[in-house]
Amino acid sequence: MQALREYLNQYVSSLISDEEFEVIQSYFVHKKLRKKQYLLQYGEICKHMAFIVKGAARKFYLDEKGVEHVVDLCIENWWAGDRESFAMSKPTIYYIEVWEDTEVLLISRANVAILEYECKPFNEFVLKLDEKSHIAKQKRITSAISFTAKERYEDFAACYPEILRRFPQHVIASYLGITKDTLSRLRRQG
Amino acid sequence: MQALREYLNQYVSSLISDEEFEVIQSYFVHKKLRKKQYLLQYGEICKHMAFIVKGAARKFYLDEKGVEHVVDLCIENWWAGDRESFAMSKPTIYYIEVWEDTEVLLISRANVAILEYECKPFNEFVLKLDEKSHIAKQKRITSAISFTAKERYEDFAACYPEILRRFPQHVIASYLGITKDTLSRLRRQG
DNA sequence: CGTTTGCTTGAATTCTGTCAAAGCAGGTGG
DNA sequence: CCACCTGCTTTGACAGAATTCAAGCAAACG
Repeated sequence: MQALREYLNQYVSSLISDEEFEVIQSYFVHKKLRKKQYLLQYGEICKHMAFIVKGAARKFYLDEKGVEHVVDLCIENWWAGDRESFAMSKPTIYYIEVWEDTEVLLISRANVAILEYECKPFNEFVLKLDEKSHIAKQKRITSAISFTAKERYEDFAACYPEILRRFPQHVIASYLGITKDTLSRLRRQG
Repeated sequence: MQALREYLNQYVSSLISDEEFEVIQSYFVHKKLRKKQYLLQYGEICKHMAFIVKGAARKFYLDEKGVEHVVDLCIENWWAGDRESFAMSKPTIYYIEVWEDTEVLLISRANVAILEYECKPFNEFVLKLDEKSHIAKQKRITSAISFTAKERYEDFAACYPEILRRFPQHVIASYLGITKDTLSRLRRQG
């Protein structure tokens, strides 16, 4: 839980007090998963958002041909979950698979709503996090539509070396929207 | 302003009262722009987010070669602005050009912060809007990395026929990350 | 060990971009 | 009313980029 506290403190304008954190903490549930376990599977409703304390996970979906498309890669201090399913209580199309032994803190939709409403620092945190994630997503869109495959890879490698290190190349390739073969060739060329 | 009120009411759990809307309204400034005017230009700091009451705008940037890349297309009941520049008071890399005669409601960062803090319905609105825009951005990323050009176009045409109708093809093509030539050919075929 | 998992590579194919040219409106000024 | 822009779309020929499929190799794992 200490990891969560430090993480939240990075987003708020004044540090979270002991009392406030006591409340916040009480709404989370700790869970451990072993490599290759699923946090979420196609057809389920995403009941919790998962804050990753330790470990790594990938979010992907299967297209009509059964091909995997990685849409998100998460490591420590990121959130995993399907926000659409979570917000609207509708079945997800994604799988979220833990890629290493992982520890997460789970929070339900109802509890998020309570904290947003009753805990100013948490409310502030959510607003700031949304802002940050909005900006990150915009960058990824820009990269996807206006960069070549090579530029996308180099940009990604520069921004997220840690993620690059912890996932195999074919997963990174899928995340970048290219095939493993193409990525292998790009790396060879330089 | 009535448009804004109706729009906000779509996002909140209980309708906004006259008193509340009076307060909210007072933080916005109305502005008219003529076709081809700029709401934001490269190097400026994005001082306001613009709610589009009437009209249409496109957001784009110029790459090193001077090629335009359209990153967003906005019509009525959408927000235009560069959130990164807005949030961090840093110079934008984007241009936002009004594509028709347009009316907007502007709100500054300071005023957003005040309303988020002091007006519950507005706070709730921002949370919900962020959620929705997060989901929309995720879809666009998924489309960009795992669809073919043709699929991207068809998906876009199905989801946003109104936007398709109001912008020329070469703008749509850039938004989809393909050239106008390719888009023209895709349309012919399918 | 044998099996799995991941990475590389080649050849053929398909898709997309580039560049240049031509055509087609709609709007403007003479 | 006409001639002329200007902005937009279409098309062809070619070059380049990425995918597909298959094969082979290396490292990791039980």
